[in-house]
Amino acid sequence: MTALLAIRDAARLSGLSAKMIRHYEGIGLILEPQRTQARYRQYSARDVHEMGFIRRARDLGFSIEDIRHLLGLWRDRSRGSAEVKAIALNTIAALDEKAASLAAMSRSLKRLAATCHGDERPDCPILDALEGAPGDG
Amino acid sequence: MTALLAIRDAARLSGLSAKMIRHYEGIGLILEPQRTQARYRQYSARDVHEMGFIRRARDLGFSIEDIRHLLGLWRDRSRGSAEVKAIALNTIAALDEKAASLAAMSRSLKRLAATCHGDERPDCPILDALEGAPGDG
DNA sequence: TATGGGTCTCCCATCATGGGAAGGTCAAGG
DNA sequence: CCTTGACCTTCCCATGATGGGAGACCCATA
Repeated sequence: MTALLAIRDAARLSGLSAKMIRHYEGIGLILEPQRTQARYRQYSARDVHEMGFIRRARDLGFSIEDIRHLLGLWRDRSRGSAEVKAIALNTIAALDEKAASLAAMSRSLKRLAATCHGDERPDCPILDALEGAPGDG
Repeated sequence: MTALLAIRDAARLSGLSAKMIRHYEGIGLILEPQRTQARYRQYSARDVHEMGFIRRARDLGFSIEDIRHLLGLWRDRSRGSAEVKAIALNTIAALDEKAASLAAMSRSLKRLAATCHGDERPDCPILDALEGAPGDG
């Protein structure tokens, strides 16, 4: 039971790509698995479980270093939840900051696009703004 | 007047870094400038103007390829504004999509963090979710 | 002329991910 | 037994924007 899985099956079950699994192993995020005599990687259900953890963490926007940290906390049954929550709050702040930055760019661009007639005439407030026109910066 | 500028001064005036200026030249975004006999790059006010265009476009979230395209349109006095506006609208859509994705991650994480007491107790809904608990996906 | 600072090119690193080449392995079928 | 096709291995390169640094060169000023 719980036969060992080839990398392709571990990838399919965890939602990571085989490329990513090898990469995460290379940077020490995933432990080196057993190998067959032909050096094929073999993963246990536990390994795949850990890969799922990593994928979900990535989906939530955690950085690799945060995930490294979270994995350590996950394995440590005696840790308090304070540190985990602190990492999550940090990540939330980083995500919000990035989202706000993108939204600000989008807003500026929308303002410019709204006043650009977008036809065959050459005058264009978008290019004017890029040119450095002192208009509505 | 309008003496030629060394790369450092072009960088200062345009808001790009000297590294970036060389890089943009390497990828063909910026034309190769004049050189002194010692092969030092020398930029005209016009060159710096173009660098400013590039920096502002980047600040607005345009991709390098979009900027390449916009520069061509900018130089072409006879082009209509339709194409420029189309590029802008595309970029707006891409920015909004990225921002929405980050915001969604942030929202999920906030929901999890809200129910994590964040103290010395080990139970933690954040880790539970990463573990793959079938709770609130 | 010596010194400090600017510049040159080239290489490497980030971050996450994919593509691809060259070669080894394995299972199934002829 | 051998071929075929699918899979695996490692290694290198690319993205996109940017920085860091090495080693060599140039120039102005004290």
